[in-house]
Amino acid sequence: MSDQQLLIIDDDATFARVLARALGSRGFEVITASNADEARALTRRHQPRYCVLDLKLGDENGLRLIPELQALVPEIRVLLLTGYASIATAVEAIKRGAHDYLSKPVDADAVVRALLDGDTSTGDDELVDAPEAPLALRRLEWEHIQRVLTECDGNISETARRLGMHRRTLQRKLSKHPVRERPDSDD
Amino acid sequence: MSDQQLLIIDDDATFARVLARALGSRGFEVITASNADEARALTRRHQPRYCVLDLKLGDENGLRLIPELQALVPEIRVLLLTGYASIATAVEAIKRGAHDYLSKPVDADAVVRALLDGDTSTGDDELVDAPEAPLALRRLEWEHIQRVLTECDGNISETARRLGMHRRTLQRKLSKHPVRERPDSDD
DNA sequence: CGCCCCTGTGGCTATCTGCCGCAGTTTTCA
DNA sequence: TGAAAACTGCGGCAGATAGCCACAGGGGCG
Repeated sequence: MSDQQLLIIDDDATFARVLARALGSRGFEVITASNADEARALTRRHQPRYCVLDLKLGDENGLRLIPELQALVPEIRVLLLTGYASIATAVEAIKRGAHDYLSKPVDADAVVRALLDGDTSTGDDELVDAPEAPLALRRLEWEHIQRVLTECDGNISETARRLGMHRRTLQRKLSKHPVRERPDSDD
Repeated sequence: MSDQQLLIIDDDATFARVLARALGSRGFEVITASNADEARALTRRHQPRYCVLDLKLGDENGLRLIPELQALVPEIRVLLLTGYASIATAVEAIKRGAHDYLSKPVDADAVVRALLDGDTSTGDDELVDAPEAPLALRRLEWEHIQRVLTECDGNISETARRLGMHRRTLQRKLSKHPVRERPDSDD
């Protein structure tokens, strides 16, 4: 049923792979691109109906890509996804034709929900078994912390600064958390 | 460029008055409404080209007003303004036809800029770029809450349940102002 | 009408956060 | 290479916050 093609455009290979898996298991036929050119080529070739686009593509700006993709596939639904969200870019994205805008971290169900939201063209019983279960706040916080921590090469002081929280507080959070790592949870 | 009619819709009389003065001195012909009905009436009568709309109008939702205003004055440019800004509501606002979305507090020049800018809203040059810093934890939390809240059509109990937090806690969080995107300069 | 679910509110306690300080270790760089 | 700068771990304290309970009112429904 679900021959719904979905193009993921993200220069973060790890993230793209994880998301691809998660969405694949939810009934999408996923292809991924890691830069704008690749994205254009794949879009031309596969005419995907859905697209998950990272705002920050290397030095390129994902926003520019939105109209291009829509020119290639008029009915494409573009979901912007970014770790550096802001209201200004969200406004821009929607103005340029994005269907929705989410900030990382997200869970795959939220992505699916956003993609299918308002979509009438699918007999979407197949795709939507996505139970509406947003991340609990705690987990969202934890994942975000981990993301930034990694970005800071484990530097706690720097991470705390970027997160706008006290170093001591970060320390305490990190120390009391059950350090379970599951790099490929798609849930 | 001066006989441009501008309608301010805000139930906060003080704010509206201050803004009206500021915009008046900048060459607009300002009229103000403090609720939806008044806004509709004034729009019909004056056919303003510009509109500054508060997201929270008493118990009414400013978002609903956007399409109505546009039906009355097709070329109207609506700027959404809110003290409780979030990406989720920004996305909604733009989807419904708002031209831009700013968060209070805001200075009059920014309002003017937003109103006048963007006859070339898809003009490819003026790209906002992503913040260099990740979302602060508080901000991330706020955005996530807003998104889920939107998904739940404003149902607080339901939202709290989905987020795995106490309803009372959610209520308290919501009653507070969002965290600013830029944790620097003015307040 | 009762039933159910929503909302706003106040109060209590346990926990968390921000902030300070201190000591020891690594990194930077003149 | 030695000092300055930055990071880390930790304890403590006051004030903010969360969880939890209870109560009152609103609104839809059979």
